Amino acid sequence: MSRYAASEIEPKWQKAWDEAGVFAAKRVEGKPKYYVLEMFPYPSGDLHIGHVRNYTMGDVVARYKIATGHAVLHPMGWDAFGLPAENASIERGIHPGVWTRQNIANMKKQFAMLGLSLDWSRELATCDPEYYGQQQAMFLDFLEKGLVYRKNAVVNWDPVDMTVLANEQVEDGKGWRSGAQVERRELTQWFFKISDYSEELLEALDRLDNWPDKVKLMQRNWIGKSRGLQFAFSLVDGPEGHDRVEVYTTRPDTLLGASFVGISPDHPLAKALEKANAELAEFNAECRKMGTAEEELEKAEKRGFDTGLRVRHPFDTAWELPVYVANFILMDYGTGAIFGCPAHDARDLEFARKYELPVVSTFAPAMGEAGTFILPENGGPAYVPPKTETVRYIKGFAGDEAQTGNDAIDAAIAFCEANGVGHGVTKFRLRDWGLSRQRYWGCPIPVVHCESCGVVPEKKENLPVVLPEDVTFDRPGNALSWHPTWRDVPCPSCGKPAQRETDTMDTFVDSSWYFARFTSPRAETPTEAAEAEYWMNVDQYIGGVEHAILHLLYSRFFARAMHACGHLPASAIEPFDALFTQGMVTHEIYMTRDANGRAVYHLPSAVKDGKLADGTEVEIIPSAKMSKSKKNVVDPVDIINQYGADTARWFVLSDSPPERDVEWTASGAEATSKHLARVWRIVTEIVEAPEDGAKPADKDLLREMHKAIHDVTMGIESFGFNTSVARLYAFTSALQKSEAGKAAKLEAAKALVQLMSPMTPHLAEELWSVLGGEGLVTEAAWPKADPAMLIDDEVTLPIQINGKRRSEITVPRDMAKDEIESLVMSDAAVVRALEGGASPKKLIVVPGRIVNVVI
RNA sequence: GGGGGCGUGGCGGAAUGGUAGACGCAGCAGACUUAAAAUCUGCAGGCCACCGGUCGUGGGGGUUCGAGUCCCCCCGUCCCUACCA
Repeated sequence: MSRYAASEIEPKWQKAWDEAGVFAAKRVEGKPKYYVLEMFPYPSGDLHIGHVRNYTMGDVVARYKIATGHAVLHPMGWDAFGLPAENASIERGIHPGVWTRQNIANMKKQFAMLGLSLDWSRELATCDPEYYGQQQAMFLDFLEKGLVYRKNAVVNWDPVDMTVLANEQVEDGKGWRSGAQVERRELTQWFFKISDYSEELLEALDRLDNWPDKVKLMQRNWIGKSRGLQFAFSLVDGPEGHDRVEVYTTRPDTLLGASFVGISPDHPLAKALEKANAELAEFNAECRKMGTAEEELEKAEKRGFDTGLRVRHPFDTAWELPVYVANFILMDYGTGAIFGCPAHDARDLEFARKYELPVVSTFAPAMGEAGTFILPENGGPAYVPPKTETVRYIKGFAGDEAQTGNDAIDAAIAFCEANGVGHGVTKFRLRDWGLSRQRYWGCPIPVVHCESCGVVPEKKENLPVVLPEDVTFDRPGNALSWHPTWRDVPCPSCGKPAQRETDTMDTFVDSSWYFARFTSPRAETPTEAAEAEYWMNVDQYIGGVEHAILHLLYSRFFARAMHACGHLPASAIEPFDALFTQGMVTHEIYMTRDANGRAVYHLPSAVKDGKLADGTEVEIIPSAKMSKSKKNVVDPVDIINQYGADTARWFVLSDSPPERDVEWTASGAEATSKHLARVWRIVTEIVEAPEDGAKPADKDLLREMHKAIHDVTMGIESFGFNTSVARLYAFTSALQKSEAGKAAKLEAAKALVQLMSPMTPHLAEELWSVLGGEGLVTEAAWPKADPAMLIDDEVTLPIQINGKRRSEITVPRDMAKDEIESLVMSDAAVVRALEGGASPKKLIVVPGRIVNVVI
């Protein structure tokens, strides 16, 4: 008998699949299609164990769907543009394209080791002109449809690196790389008009039944629909050109509790006033400086600057309110101006107390709890009940005295509209999507700037606008801008010398339609109607929850925009039918402290039994995200070399539910490997056993087999891979211990191998051939459970007395209820409990499940 | 501040309102072996007057014949998000 040698069988079967072309997606009329997609990786150079988990899950689904008779599309590509490639250039003098393609080649080798059922003939990289040229074509289509436009926007500008920074690249108001003080600069940038779809993107979430609620909720919050009143305060003696301040509020019912008006430091009125007020100018400048920092904002002091200006209250022109510039008001939400109602907003209350402004309650708790309630004006906290709670209005002006916040808001909007004070509006938090990036390594925006014609779209026949190869990164900023000739082109409209746009697209654009491109990756148009019609939508999309908002929202927008331009059918505007967000793979961190109390991390190989080689106790931090600096990274290549891909695959599926994190442990990997070797041994022993006849134990084994088929199948279909794995362990034990004859054992072994094949395909393929299975197990039809074999002839019913388990009886499965009842009544434990003949209050018999005697 | 997830043996976890702890890890005992490894066979929530009983799914209430599961309150923990008017 041979031994299980993963390193021999894995390459062998990978080659066999390849030669048979079993994973090439083929349109077959009359066959149901299934499109499985895992989020494509950024080609950082190495696969990490998280990728292994992600892609193995997709692979299980894909292989299962192949076995159940589907035409499966399971493609892979590379999210290949982005900043790390440019950073590598700066650090190592290597061209971003060269670096990226090297990484792709390396990762592709690692992918191959995993034995995934991928159709590599459809491989694409977003940095290929073949791909991004089609993206440019779509950009032009979007432009024509008014889905892309240019406007000025404030950006974080790093004056040393001469680049725009994303919010997360600004730390403490300084550029993350250069450390330079970040400036807020206004640039003309391109935007996708995603806000046109705010309502639709929100409303359509309700129909995404197979998306996690968590993700839908995150998107809802991100889109942020709110209903409120927009109206103007008129200014008393405002500066030239300013006679009113427009505000937006979601609580118009508190209008009579207003005590001040606050405007953003970036508000046009603030800007007008600072010209004549040096002190205000300084205040504003200070506010702008702290712009983007994160959590400090929370603790940052709420500061205001009294402009001295006053506005009139819309319902009482004699009532004047002061106007403050306040550091907590954002220019890009609502109108950049608010009215403060300190009684019903914690932040406004803090502000009012600081600047000694009046606090006026407009409502108080309805009844009952009034006893302990302290009005904010008497020193209590701001009273902010849920809008669904009924409260008593003290200074209401519309509707009943006692009503819910929501009703009062409705009434207030109606009242204000009737009295000519503003109008009800719906606002969204969702902003248009700025796509301009001042970087080299991205998809060039295909427009030309002409002195006489302005901004002119490039002609489609001139696409792709290809990135120049001869660039250097020896000076900061966008390498495209420094290129000696690339910018110079004739104007597509008038033919006079003009200049290309040097901005490239946000890499989120690249990943917003790759799923559609996979349906016809080599087409000379972005998609091909027949292919897109057949393969879309993605039936199952799998990826990390970190993409819950931006990537998935942008993709949903893109699918709609592509449909508007004829690149996708109407049925594909929600491109992902089902979404699964998988958890991380974690690993313990081993830490000690140096003389100064600083943390020192140790590689797992340096730790034995919680101690270092020198005997020092190590602090163990469990379930930590893998990170190179914490030295707790597990390299899949090491694992595959040591145990084989099937072990790595089986491990990442076992134990934890797929949506939760799983902790990688050396002992777990060891155990997995042993288990696979055990399966190997059991199966080969069965094959080598001498022929014998049917045996009494055959039926039990086959019954176990059918139950395993049923349970494992259910597990795969419901993304309960961990329970499928557990079930396979149990079935393996049953097979090992079975006293059945050889024929029954062979049948059971074949089923075992088939059920394992989505998870450990190489081992399954090898054992399938050992068992004399026909063709490839990968292409064999998935076994079907016989419903008749799932039911046992006898069932054991637990007997509860007053809800506690006291005894049990074993009865034929279909025994009549009254027969069971009489059996139960004569059960020793029941007789004892009834103490000589009393009859129970109640006797509950749930057929096939349980009996409960209530005394 | 807002939102969400999670909380079950030493550990990872399982359980359509119906025998809590499947399966795996670690552990213990035994078999095989000169020995070890590997393998195989068992045992295994706590406590007790141990053929039985009792307590047990973060804590406290409730609904139910029956609650890990449903409802209310509280505690802990992790993640996301945030001056959103």
